[in-house]
Amino acid sequence: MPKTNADLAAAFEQTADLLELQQANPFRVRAYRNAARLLGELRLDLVAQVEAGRPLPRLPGIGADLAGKIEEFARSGHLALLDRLRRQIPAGVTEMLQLPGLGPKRVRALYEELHVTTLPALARAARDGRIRALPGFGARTEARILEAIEAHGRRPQRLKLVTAAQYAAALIAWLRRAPGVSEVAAAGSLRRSRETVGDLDLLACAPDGAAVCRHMLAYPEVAEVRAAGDTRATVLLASGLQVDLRVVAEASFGAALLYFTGSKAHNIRLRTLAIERRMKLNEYGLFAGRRTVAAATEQEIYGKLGLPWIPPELREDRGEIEAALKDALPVLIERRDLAGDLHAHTDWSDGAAGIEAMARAAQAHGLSYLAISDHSRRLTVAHGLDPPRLARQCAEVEALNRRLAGIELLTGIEVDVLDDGSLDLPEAALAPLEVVIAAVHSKFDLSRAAQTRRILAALEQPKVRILAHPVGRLIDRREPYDVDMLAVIRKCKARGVALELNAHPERLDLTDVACRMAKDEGARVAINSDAHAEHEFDNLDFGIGQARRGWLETGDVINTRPLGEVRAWLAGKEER
DNA sequence: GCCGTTTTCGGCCCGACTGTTTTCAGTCG
Repeated sequence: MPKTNADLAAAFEQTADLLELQQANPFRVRAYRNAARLLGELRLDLVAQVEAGRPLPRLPGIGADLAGKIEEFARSGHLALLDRLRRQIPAGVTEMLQLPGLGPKRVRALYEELHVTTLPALARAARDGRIRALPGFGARTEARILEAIEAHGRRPQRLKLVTAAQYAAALIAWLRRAPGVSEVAAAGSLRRSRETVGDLDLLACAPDGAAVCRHMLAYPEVAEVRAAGDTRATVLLASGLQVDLRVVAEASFGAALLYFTGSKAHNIRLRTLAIERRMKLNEYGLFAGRRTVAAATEQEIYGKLGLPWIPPELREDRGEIEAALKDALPVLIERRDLAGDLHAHTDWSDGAAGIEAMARAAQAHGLSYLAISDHSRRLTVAHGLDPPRLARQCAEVEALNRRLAGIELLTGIEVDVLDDGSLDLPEAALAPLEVVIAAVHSKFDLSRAAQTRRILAALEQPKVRILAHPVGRLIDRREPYDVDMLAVIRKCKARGVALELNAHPERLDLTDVACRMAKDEGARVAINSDAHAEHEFDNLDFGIGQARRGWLETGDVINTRPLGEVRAWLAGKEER
């Protein structure tokens, strides 16, 4: 099996765990973790680089040693260092690091003193009361370890953004009723619009933090209290979702919001920047000695660090600090920049509403045009359209256009890409349509080479103007299909085809990294709702969040343009 | 293990909470 950046990232992560267990230099451990994170986000396939005999580019946090290890892994599929570490420490030991409350020091003690190497063995040791006998451990810790093992695997993984947002809205409303609270905000990955959210991070502003924390503990959904103090509280909800609340005074709200929004990597960069400027940044403010330089707003703090305010979606240490220092941050797209939507379904196929209802809903969501793009015949479960039904639908769309005011409909189809890359409908049926969206809904398990060949062939079809949900994943339910994304993006660019950023919260496909890759290659993106019901135009908000994480600006997104320009683009009058 | 507008050596983000302790280490975010 060919290795990918993700395999290499996993190997570095594993190396970091094992080094940490050996109490290696913590900064050495961090170097491996940083490298793993970088690889997970990298647009460039380093394995292909090495195979092609090209030198590795200069990458931040990758010095001579790690570059050598990247080459070693790309050539051999192994890391000698990792192989050696694995011989020294049994495989099950790192699994214990996954348990909350157990870090490298305690796991090492359990392994060395009790010779525990698996989770079941750890549970036995806890039940036998052997753990409490170790120095630094007690009966309470022993009980928590047992609980953690039992909860392991039961706890939900990361939640979809939309689900986390729902939990957050209810909890924020509850916290607003706490004594003295003047403000409550969501921070963390929710504020950064990550496609999934692990924990809910909430921030409240009040003079008496302890009272707000107590109010939070009284929230009916709280199942377990992990920690509770005067300024912060951590609880588990009945759903298993962990919530971290932090309470601060108004004067340091900006500093706390900055700190609690993260990402951790972004925060570390900011604090390092503060040190270079002889200041100190923490969650209470930016300080020069004892003097407070800035604290009340994020804008002031960034300003005093010599930076413009950085939108939360960019705060991942993926180059935003460097861009900010050069005053070259992108002007990120906003929801109100979307003029129309180029992908929606009706009850002609698997949608829930009629054409007119969908048109009215789009209009109510501030859109001025909407493409009606139902499924094609091959998707029989969705009542896909054959040529005669498609022709009848087109006639109805055109009739509606004569009657509707304030919203213009475009004729279209989401046509299936068949196994060989040809389309599910003949050219004659597609010819009169304005918006032809090619979509893969089958054969997800083709090899990378075969899948890429298939999609590139579909992109050669002259009527295709949009590639739907380019990697086909369903978050938490279905892996993306294996495809050479860079090759697809370049073909889209060459053919004047837009890559869809499907805004359905279960898809959010393109990924943020792929959005940025498309931008860098000069390819167009279409942020589409793929709405199957009237309320689903709301999902465009999630598409915008994802686009912002991918550094997209108005000019990168085709459906920010007014209808006239979009029609010209659809007709192939530019970029072909 | 990385990095450089104090530096090629000596730094590397910073504070809260818990449990096991009598002053603090470990963990977490």
